[in-house]
Amino acid sequence: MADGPTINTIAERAGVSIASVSRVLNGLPTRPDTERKVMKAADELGYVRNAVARSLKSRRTHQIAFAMADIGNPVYLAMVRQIQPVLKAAGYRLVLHSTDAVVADEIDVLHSLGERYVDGLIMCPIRVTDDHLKMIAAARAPVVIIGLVPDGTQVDNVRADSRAGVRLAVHHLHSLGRRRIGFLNGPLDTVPGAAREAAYREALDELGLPYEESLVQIGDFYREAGAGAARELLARSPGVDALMCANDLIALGALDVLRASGRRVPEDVAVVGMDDTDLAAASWPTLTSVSLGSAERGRAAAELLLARLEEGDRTPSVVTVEPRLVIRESTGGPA
Amino acid sequence: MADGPTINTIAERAGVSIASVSRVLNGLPTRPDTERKVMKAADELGYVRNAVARSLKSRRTHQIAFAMADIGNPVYLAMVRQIQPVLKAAGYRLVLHSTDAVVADEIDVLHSLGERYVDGLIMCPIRVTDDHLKMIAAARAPVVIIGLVPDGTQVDNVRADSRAGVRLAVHHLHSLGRRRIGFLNGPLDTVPGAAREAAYREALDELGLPYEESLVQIGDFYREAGAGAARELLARSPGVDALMCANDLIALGALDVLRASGRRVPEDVAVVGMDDTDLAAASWPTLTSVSLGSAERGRAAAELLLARLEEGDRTPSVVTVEPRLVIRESTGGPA
DNA sequence: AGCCACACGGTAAACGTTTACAGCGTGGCT
DNA sequence: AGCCACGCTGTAAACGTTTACCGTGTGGCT
Repeated sequence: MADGPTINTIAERAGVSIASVSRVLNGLPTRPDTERKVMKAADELGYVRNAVARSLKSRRTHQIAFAMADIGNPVYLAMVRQIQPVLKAAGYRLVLHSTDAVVADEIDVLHSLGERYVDGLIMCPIRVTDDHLKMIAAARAPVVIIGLVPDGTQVDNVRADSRAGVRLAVHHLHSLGRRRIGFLNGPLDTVPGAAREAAYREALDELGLPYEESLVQIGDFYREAGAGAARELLARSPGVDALMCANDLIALGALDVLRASGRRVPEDVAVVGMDDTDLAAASWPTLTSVSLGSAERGRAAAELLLARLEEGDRTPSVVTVEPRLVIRESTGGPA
Repeated sequence: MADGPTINTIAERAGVSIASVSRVLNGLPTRPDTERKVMKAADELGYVRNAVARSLKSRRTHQIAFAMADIGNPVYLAMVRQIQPVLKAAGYRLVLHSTDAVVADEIDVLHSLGERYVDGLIMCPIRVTDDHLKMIAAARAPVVIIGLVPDGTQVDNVRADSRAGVRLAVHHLHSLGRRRIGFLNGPLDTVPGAAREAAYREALDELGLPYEESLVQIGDFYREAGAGAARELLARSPGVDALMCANDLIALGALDVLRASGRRVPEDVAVVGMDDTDLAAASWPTLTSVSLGSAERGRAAAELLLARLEEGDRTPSVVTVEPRLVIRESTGGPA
């Protein structure tokens, strides 16, 4: 692990100046024999360009950061899986930040852009505070936000349409003849929770179905919480014939409870989840789920950022990814 | 996004030299009023230290790379989830590389260590070739390998004990009274496939059970392949009363087929998977699975690398993580 | 043969830090 | 009062590149 060769070592060995070495390595026009001497020396020494020195001079690190709450969350995982190859193809490395949904950590990441260790940032803020907006406006490198930002914010932005997603699911259940469509949601003080609640009401409205409090149960976005919520809802409204769940984990919890209560899925109760994680395909019965296009959002964000790096003065774009309903056994789809 | 302030800007504004600025920022002894002037100027300018310049001088990037085949694989995901916080706590950033199980890409990553954009590397090679070993020996930064390396290789190494894992599972099935224990494996020319095959034979031997070819079926490490293998095995040996599966996906495929064939799990056939991914807890029935300690391996690798960075001349260590059997419904565990 | 144009190569500065070294001023000592 | 020691500060070099600028040598032209 001794000090590696530098451009100087090569210059010395090849009997040329460091400028020539640099030019050869960068493919600038050189006399053939100079090129040969340099390449020979470089090969013999096993030379590799120092990325740090390069970055210092060129002001490009060829690194991009992705910041999300927790890579264990399948939604973020799906994003990373798309972001990575896009960046790699464009010659960028991926630096991963987990913020554990701590706002201060997110602010930290934004602040650290000033260190210039990355050329840009893709961020999924858990919720967007004024601090976020201030830091984003002042950021020393391009930023793409995945998630809702206040209208008019000057930043490249990719968003899902969870409203349309819930609508898709509720209409699907309605088309199956279900009329007592329960709703298992997460906390209303989260961005997705609030949006999904509103969308559920809206969808019922469109279909001419009444909103009944007894059909709605709020828990949290986890499996246990979903099971608990399902139990309560079933106790209160045993006649429910469909369950719209605010994410797949809630839906899995609901499936557990339905099974335990002796109800058949989908014959007695049809179930729809949300996010279309790989758990949806793995459960039994397999779970119909609304895909909010995490993969597409990841890809779009990466492409937006690359475009911005190419051409810094484009006006910020907003990309909205359409939801998609993936029909599986839990609403009568194929096995 | 104009050029940010540098140490020079601060020096000018504070009326001191850049050396003093640097000293203040690094907490070296300074006269109180110098410190005050510098801090004031730095605050007013919103100064942030340039990480690249710092790295160039200090020869430390405070970045560590993690290279694996595919972060979509729950095993690698579990590792990343442990590695990330350990590195973060130690002040390192995580650079992620997906090699898609392409050997050339792995070699590339090893080669790129010469660029010195990271201080070290944690790698999960899909299989270890001579090229790997050569590059590792010559690597310009510390490397930790997760997975089997030839004995005597001079490199920090973390390994699972899949042999012991299979043994654990087979003994568990035996203790439940099962005597016709089938084995659904992946390809034998992969490192895990070969190891698990050997371990299965060994375990049967210990228990005095005969090795029967008709009870073994080789497919691949995916759900569909697992289903296919299970179908063949059931057709050939309908009397099988337990299935040892070489990973969780194979086991899920087997569960599908068992259900379709009208067999009850675990009453008629008990099933054990391997890797203890979150799919095991999500399936129905929930799946007993052998954890090979991916999380622990990730953590151990990160700690090994940090130790090596502290003290470069330790002799390389080998850490072996013990497997653990997680008993769930598919072998009669609690719901 | 003499001149010019041109292509290539070398010198040196720059990117933004850290740090060795030397210089300077203050305070305490004799 | 003079000297020394010490503590802080400034100058400059270094980390490993890229690149602007200038000099040199070659070839072709008249």
